[in-house]
Amino acid sequence: MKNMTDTSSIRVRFAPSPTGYLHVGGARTALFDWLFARRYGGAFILRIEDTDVERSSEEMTTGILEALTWLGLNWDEGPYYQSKRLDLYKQAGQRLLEGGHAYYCACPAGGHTIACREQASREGGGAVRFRVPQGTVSFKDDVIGEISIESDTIEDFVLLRSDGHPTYHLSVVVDDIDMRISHVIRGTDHVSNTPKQILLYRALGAPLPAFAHVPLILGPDKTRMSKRHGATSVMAYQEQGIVPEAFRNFLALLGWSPGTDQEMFGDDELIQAFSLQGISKANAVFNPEKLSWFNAQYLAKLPDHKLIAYLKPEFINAGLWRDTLENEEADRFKLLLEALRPRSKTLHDFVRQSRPYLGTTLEYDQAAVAKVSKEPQIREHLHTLADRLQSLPDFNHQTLEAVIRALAEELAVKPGTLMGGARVALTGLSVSPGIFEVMMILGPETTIQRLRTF
RNA sequence: GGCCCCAUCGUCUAACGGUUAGGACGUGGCCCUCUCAAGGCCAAAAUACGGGUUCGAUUCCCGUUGGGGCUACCA
Repeated sequence: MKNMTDTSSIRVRFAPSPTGYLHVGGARTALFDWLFARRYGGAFILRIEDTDVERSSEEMTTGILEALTWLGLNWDEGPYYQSKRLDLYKQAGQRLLEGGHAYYCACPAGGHTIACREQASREGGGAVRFRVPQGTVSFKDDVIGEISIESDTIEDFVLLRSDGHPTYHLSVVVDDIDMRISHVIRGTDHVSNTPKQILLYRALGAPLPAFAHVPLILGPDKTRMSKRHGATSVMAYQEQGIVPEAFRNFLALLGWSPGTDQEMFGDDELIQAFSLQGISKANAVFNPEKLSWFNAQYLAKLPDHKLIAYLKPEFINAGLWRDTLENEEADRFKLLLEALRPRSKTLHDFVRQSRPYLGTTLEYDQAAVAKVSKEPQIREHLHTLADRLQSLPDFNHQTLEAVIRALAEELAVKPGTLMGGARVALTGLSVSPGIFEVMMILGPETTIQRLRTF
């Protein structure tokens, strides 16, 4: 076994196949790879496994890169493309052939029998198969523990297809050796593949890396995540208004635990806390409600400039953006954001709730108007309120509250009645942030004007 | 079917032979309160089952059941 105490030799890779978009399971694996590399000062390498020309596409590769970037998982090397390294695999296949570890097989696809080994040749056509040796293959997985299997349960698998393209097992092993990968961290769907690959390492005379297989992420119905579960693509979460910080924090805690009760993790904290020992052996069910909670937590705490950066495209999309929001109107815009933070679970919630404050015209919810109109003199009262505000020298929370409470007492109505009326007059709705916040967001001019015209 | 792996509240998980089995999401209640949220407090909620080993099992071993993965000239 190689000595892994020298952390400068830590090299991990994320090796997606561009036959689909980056799904949550892949993202979580990538996150663990990245975390492990960062934790030990190693290298995080990105490799695109596009040896299946039929099913791979460039758009998918682009999408995967985009998703990793969105998640903030920056790579140190790559992306390497297996489709550009075909010679390497052929050479390895040739070496295996020459060493007697492999043979040509002309059986029709799917029709291979062990008898084929007998006529095995080092030349000729067809696919190249690995000659699986007798014996027990065992290895220590860093998360699962000791695993062993009899090699006679493994078929002589294909190394090189008839067309000369390598299959997965050959290309991973060749690349992991060539790229000096020290730790293979990947999904548990690969544990059954590991013995085959170990046999290949041996046949190629290369030292073994450490293996760590992380459990799968299941959909809410406890079956494997798939399109049926709706949003399984990482980018679908961006579209839903999820912020990458939240998604990453949520993902980190799916199948991994720091061993403490801490749940909110900043980047550096997460890197420091991460270890293979904390990875669970059992599959985890994806819990959308918890993701939503994480998102709300982050939306509440994100620094203004980051929040605004995420929000800007959304506002532009909704036709609510104007550059003054970052300049002349910056103060009241930030006031609006503060008011909306605890009321938003997604980025869309900000936009949806911003209309009454950023829109030029106000739409009244008729039910809200009707409810407030039960107080017969509410309009007169609100007009009086407008007059009082007109002469208010200082427009802040304290002075506004003082004016409203004093007026309510004077008019012999409950303060809530006045506030409720003002809410509808100012926002058109029966729900909003605190009424004084609303007034400050709107500013004296708009506040007074809307009260008067109600 | 064969082989491999897994199993604590509904969900994510803590416990690494001795705890009233802890935390979080969600759920219910209360508080706060100008509405809605957020926030605070409280509550209900789990060791799959059966055998061992042990003074003592969530924890170690075996079996059962359940779940997942692999079994392609996919990755």
